[in-house]
Amino acid sequence: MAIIRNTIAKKAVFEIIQLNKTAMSQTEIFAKVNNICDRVTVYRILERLVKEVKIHKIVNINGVINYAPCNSCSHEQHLHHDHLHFSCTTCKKLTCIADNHIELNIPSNYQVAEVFLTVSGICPDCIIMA
Amino acid sequence: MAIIRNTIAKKAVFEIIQLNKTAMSQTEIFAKVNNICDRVTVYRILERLVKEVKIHKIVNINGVINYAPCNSCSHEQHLHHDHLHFSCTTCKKLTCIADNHIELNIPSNYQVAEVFLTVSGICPDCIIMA
DNA sequence: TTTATAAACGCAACAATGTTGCATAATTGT
DNA sequence: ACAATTATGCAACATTGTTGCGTTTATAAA
Repeated sequence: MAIIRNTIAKKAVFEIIQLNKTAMSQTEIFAKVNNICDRVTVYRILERLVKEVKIHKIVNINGVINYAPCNSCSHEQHLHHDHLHFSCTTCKKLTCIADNHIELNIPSNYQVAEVFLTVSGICPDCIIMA
Repeated sequence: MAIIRNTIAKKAVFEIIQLNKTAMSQTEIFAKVNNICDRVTVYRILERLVKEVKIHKIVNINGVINYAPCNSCSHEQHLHHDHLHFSCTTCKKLTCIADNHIELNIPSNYQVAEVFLTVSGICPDCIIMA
């Protein structure tokens, strides 16, 4: 029903997310949009992009919500959970790692929607630093 | 070094977590302690219980941190990730589901610490209601 | 039982993240 | 160019979590 508008701010936010290798929080994204819009607008744009399945929402292990592009993962793939998130405890970066197909063993009276698989640890960049 | 004290508030918080079937947030736990202590104290007690490996911390898909007892899962089991969390999108309850052993396919230059596996969907109770 | 000591607490204040209402601005189909 | 309605800015608020500091309390030792 609703007509989707492609505004300047929305394009900017989407581009920032797409160009970044790791997932980003609203705070990080807002810092990069260079006052092109209000921080509330960033929240609302992110909400819309999620609804349009252009980006997806990932909760980091500290509870902060991050956003990553839906490039490699189609909606179906995402649903069939063959991708995983690595959360670095040192630099706090959240990275997508593909090719992880997992088998679940959930009682049939549960209705599964999405699978979130996050692994914490130290990423290659931070191991080198140590 | 530090001597661990077993205070009234700590006992109450631990009991609340143990008696509850699903994981609970600080807000829910605080609501149940009946003003036996300050909300800050609840946060600090939870912190201590996590450190003592009596309870564990789980981030729900909305970013809220929840706490569950470490009954069935020993620290080692937890590390070897054979248990999973089901996050109901309707009632927001977070339930532990055992017997889920998963194989990971992560590049060797990542150093893995912990595995967090959360599945969203609708829990049996909410399916009945619908 | 009393006392010393460090752990635990309460309170107040702060910080970060996310949400809502409403008036105004901007995009898009016609 | 215009109308319709989507998107935005601003202000205010809500929730969750944290910190500092003076006071209270649990515990071990006297």
